Amino acid sequence: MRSSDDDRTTRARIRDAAIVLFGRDGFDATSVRAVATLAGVSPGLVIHHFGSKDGLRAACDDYIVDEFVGRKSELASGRASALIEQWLADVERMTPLIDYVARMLTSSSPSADALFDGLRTGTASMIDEQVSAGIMREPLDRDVTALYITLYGLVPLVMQRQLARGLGADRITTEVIRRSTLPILDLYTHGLYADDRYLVAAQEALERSSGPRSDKGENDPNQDPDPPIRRAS
Amino acid sequence: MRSSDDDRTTRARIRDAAIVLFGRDGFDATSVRAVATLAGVSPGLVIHHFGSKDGLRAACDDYIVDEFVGRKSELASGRASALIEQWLADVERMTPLIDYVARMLTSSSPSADALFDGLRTGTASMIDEQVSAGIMREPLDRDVTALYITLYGLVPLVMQRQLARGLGADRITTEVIRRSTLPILDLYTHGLYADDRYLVAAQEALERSSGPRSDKGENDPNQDPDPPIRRAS
DNA sequence: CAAGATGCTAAACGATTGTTCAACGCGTGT
DNA sequence: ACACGCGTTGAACAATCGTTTAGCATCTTG
Repeated sequence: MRSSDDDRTTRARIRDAAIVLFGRDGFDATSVRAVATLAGVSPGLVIHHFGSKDGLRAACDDYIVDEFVGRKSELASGRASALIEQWLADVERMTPLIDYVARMLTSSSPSADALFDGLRTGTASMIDEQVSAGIMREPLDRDVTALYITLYGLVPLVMQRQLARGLGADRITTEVIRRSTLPILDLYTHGLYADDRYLVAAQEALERSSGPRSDKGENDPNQDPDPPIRRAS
Repeated sequence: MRSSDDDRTTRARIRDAAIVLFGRDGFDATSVRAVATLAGVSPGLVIHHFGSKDGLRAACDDYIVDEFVGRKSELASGRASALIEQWLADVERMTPLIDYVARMLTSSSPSADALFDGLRTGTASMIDEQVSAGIMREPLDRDVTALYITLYGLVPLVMQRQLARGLGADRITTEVIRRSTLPILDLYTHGLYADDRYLVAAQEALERSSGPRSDKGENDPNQDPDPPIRRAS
């Protein structure tokens, strides 16, 4: 109930400034002084509020996690991708958050692991729902499929630069998302291959090499997630 | 033709040490002294050979690019994913390279752009071949599909930690790749949905909102690359 | 009004950073 | 034998880093 200074509390201003800079330039490339300047405070105050630079990072991580995943209701009740939809809906405003989350997911922090696990279980339960509703066919392996669907859903965040560049934009815009929607939905609906010759070939190859499984699998020809071409001609 | 000292030239030893550390810890978190120590030389020699730390990074980038994309023959002649297959075939030895490439792709450097463009055009020509060979059906949008197939193929590199964790491993191993092969091939063969209701719904929604296209697209409900559920109940 | 806690700043500290510089060893050519 | 260029080192540089400290202002509490 305190008199709202300008906008929000000083501690929150520092945290938000840190999220912007950590997301844009990375944690190591961002100095405490830069955060302090952007927040309009002195460097010492940053340490006073968060103990250390790592403490500031931890506070940012926690904030991100329970601001966007702590909405357990939306998340656990089916829709992991709904979250990402919301983020991408008004990209302009969410850009700092998106950048920060993207950096989290490619780093190795417990917070990033928790965030990803939340998204993954959400996607898994969504798949369960849709399969039992008859909307989705039964995948070959529900767990692994849910894992990859989650990973693929995060591609627009983690590799946003290459995605935007590939579509002739300089950053993720609503136009980029618009142009992506149908091709991806087409891929998820009809698949990519005309028949299942690659699938059965890989199945046979894996079964053939699963018995005498040497720990160095340099001789089994099909361990690739992408189409093996290897035609006999 | 020079007498092979121990292994390779000093300049190459420094470059390889830098690739290991840049890939493992990141560019900003790696000091010139750390590179020098790992290479067994003095810090001054690193600068003497590469001019500056940024020069060292540029040399590493160039080396990576034309070591793995400069094989234009393999790449341009169809198989972008063949490259990634090779990398993942003996993961253990390629780990430093994989880490470095993963960091490149999520950074914003011209070298990373060149590398990605090479992979993308390779994937695109592979799709062209397979479509005209009747192996692959005609995608809804060849260019955008090729872009996303390329991005998806890089997921095991860029998000290797979450992928490995999701499969109960602590790093990318041949076992992780083996367990991934069939589910992904299944997804690319049969798709995910039982019918095309989402696809046509998204098509109609996009056509409906494409006319009075406001620059803030906050009201069009379907801009998501992931399945919109939005059922009326 | 006195007293103490709180938010905050300015200045400074030691450590580490990227980089420079003078010097040394050592083959090679003259 | 002498000079020179090249690869290399170790010490030193200024700059910047995260963090500490002393102190000021403001507000609350008794």
